[in-house]
Amino acid sequence: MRYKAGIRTRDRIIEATRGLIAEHGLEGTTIKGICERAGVLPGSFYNLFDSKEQAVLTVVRDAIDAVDPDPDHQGPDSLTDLVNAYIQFMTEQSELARVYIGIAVSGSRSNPELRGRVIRHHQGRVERFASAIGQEHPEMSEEEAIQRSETLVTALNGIALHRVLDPEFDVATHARSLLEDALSLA
Amino acid sequence: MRYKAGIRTRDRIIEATRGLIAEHGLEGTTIKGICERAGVLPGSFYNLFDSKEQAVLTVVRDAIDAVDPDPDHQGPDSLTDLVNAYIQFMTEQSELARVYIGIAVSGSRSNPELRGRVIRHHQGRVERFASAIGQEHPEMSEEEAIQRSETLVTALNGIALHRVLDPEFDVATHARSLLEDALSLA
DNA sequence: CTCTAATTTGAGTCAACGTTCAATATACAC
DNA sequence: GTGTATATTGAACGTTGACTCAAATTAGAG
Repeated sequence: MRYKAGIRTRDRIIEATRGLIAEHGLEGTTIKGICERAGVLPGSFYNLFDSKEQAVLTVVRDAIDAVDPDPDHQGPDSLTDLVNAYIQFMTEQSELARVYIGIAVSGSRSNPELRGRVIRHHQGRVERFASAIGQEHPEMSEEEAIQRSETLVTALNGIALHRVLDPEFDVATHARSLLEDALSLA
Repeated sequence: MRYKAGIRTRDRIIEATRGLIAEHGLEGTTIKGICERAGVLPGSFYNLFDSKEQAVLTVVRDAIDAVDPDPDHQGPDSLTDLVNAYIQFMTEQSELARVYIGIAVSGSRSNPELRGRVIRHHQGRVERFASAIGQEHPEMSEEEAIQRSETLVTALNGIALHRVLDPEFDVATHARSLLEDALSLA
């Protein structure tokens, strides 16, 4: 059904698409640009993808998946684990992190599909963080845990957002600072 | 030099541009869209603006200016004042807040002028917050105050970012939560 | 080796973008 | 009221975007 050459080309296209979205954002990413970077002509792109959107969605899916570690793991993560995982994501997969933040803002305004995806993913994250908070503060009401989780998750996204502007930004220190503040309450 | 009619038209164009950037982002804002919304034809737009970029920059300038209250005021604001001002900005000027966040991400990637503007503004904000933190914690080193300020400012931007996705998001509660956590340390 | 399906080519389509301009209409200083 | 600077019109331009397709090439199962 698919030759090796096609699979390799597909990989190069995805890679090029990811790089361009990270560098120039969604709207700054063109078929021409993708094809040049991947060493491919438009016809070849459309032999493997139905549309630009399909390639973009593939990259976005990867980015969203990369945010959360160990998705099957139903067991209890500690809040520290979750924050450390996000730090790792931002620093070690900075290309996907840029994609993730870029999509959250620009993508979700034009594309309802993306918007839904981002919002659903955020809700899942908030629940996971809330569950960790609940474990560490059993006396806390579930409602308050969710509230605090929302604050922490959005604040962490703020850090990721700033890193898009300033690649030197010290993500780890600031994320841990937020974590400490969040932990150090009764 | 300029008739009343021209000034009114200019205002309508700026208003239309602001609304479109808030709704559809920078790249989703077209001359055609602006002109339709403002009840104007392209020729009229270009009688008053040299380019689309000029109109956009005007709106962005407004958005950036609106983030910080009372810019001349050299006196000491408390941290609570600063956070409340940002809450007010996000809730009462939500259109400009959307512009501000949208620019920070998508605009600054394509347009170096915008990028510089956003980064400079951010630095100014961090210094202002750091000065407030310093006043409330005289024992704290300046370095640490700046560090904490950076954390708080980016975290607040994270809240603004999430509001772009979910207009119902309770900005005030979460911002105050961050403030409390930031205040409640030695 | 052969035959077919997958891949690649690259010119070409169409729509939308920002922008221009000569013509026409309107405002307002004198 | 007249004259001139300003405002508005709307068709047109060149460019670039996503996407198509028939023809040529290549991969690899039998």
